[in-house]
Amino acid sequence: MSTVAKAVSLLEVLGQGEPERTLADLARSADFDKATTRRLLLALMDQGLVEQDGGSRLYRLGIGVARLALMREAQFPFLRTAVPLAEALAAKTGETVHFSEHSSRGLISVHVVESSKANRVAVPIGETLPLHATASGIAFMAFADRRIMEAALGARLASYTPHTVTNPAAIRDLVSAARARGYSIGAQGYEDGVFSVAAPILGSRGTAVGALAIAAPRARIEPADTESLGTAVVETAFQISERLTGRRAKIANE
Amino acid sequence: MSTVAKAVSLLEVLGQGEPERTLADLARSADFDKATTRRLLLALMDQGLVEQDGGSRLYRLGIGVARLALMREAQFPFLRTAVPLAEALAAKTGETVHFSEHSSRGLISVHVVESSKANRVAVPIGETLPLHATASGIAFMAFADRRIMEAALGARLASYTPHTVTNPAAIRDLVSAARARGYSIGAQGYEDGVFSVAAPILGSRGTAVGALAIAAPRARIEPADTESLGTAVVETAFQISERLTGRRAKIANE
DNA sequence: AAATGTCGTTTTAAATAATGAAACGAAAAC
DNA sequence: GTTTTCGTTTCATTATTTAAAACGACATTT
Repeated sequence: MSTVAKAVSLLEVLGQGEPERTLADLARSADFDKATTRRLLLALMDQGLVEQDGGSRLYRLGIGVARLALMREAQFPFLRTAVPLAEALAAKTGETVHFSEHSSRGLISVHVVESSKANRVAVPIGETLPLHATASGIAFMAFADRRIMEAALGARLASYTPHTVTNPAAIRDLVSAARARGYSIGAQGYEDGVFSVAAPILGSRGTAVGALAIAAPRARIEPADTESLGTAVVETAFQISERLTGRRAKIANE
Repeated sequence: MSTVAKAVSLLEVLGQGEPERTLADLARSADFDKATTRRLLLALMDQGLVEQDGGSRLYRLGIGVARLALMREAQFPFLRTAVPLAEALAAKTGETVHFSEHSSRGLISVHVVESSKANRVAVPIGETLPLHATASGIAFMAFADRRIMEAALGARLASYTPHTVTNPAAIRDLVSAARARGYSIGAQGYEDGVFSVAAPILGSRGTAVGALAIAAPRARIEPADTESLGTAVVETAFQISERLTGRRAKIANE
């Protein structure tokens, strides 16, 4: 494990759980030696990515991480672009809307707009979404570089609910259908009782960089709703893609 | 230079300049060997802090930095708390409002609400504000741990405009006056033609963790305005402090 | 067409940084 | 009053990091 990987792991540990943690606690959580953890924390503090409360000696994520995120947003305005459009979609449909971005860690959910209804679907941010078991994942694979799907289907496919599809051939069918339709349909493959539709967010080369999804409690959705929700999610996802790339979204032909 | 420091420097380099950069370009900017730069980038990519455009091989900051920032905001809602209040202050006064947070890198400006007027003061985010030459810095020192002021005055004090005060004794007077008054007054010490007032944002131990400032073109400000702007900035800064700590803001007596 | 420059990438021995066990006093818990 | 846990420092061992060199693949220039 490289030193860089260790340092970032430590940041992730800091980001989880309690807002402020002790050195010994962090060392235990990250499974590093106490001295190593301390050295990493000092280095990260020096860079402003970690802060320490002067009196209590507790550590927390520093303003530096916000600074990096602000710099990224200035260069690649993913959140600034997508959030207002996602909010509009949530208002229009009345359901929870969330979007994700693909990275080497997989498809990461980066923002959620929760439905105002009492019975709503909660989606944690920062979570890695399994490509084969979520509407977002299927929509993403349908419009991403083909190698991503091949890699995903080559690995062991975990089952999350009794409804999860784990047969590679069946997943290929779902992906093909999503590509033909423009959006994917997720029926309780990841969480029981959750129905969702998702559409790809396209990057400048016409391949998917993420996905936009609407998630609703199964009980509230009539079969007839699927198409209207699907159309709505595709429309908003295209708007996000257009604003992101500065030009008309165009699907790459694989 | 530790490996962690190098990796973070690379992130900072990535955050500056063009949104997407080549390996050779980054190696030059960061002044690392090409092979070293590549290894660091690969490690950072693995952690999602850096992304690479599949086709063009260009690098950019990854979604991981946004993820860390979201985790920090969930634990320590600095931006979520301060932004709406800063916006209200900007609306009320009609001038640019910005706030900063202190870290080991100094006082970093983290958000700016620009005045709607044509003639307005622009403040870049992510910038390190010199403690001795800005209203924010003076207000911060007046209510921070005394050692911070001593450290700042011990270093060489740069001059940014003909009006910059660089005499340590004179700066001590400014700080004392700010502490007595509750807010500091900056008169073109950092940028020519810019007048500003600032008040501290207090943390849970009653010492300053940052500063809130109003910045306006010199020409627009009458001497009589100073007090009303000062009172307004103090009021909003106290509100931010209260919401941040969850209790009534209380100034630590040094 | 040939030559030159730049790109990303891989390899290597040498240099350097990271590691973790041990020990410390201080503080906290028992 | 005792024991545990805390943060911190030290240091020989170990592992990683480093940077020069060489590579083929492109682009650009001659």
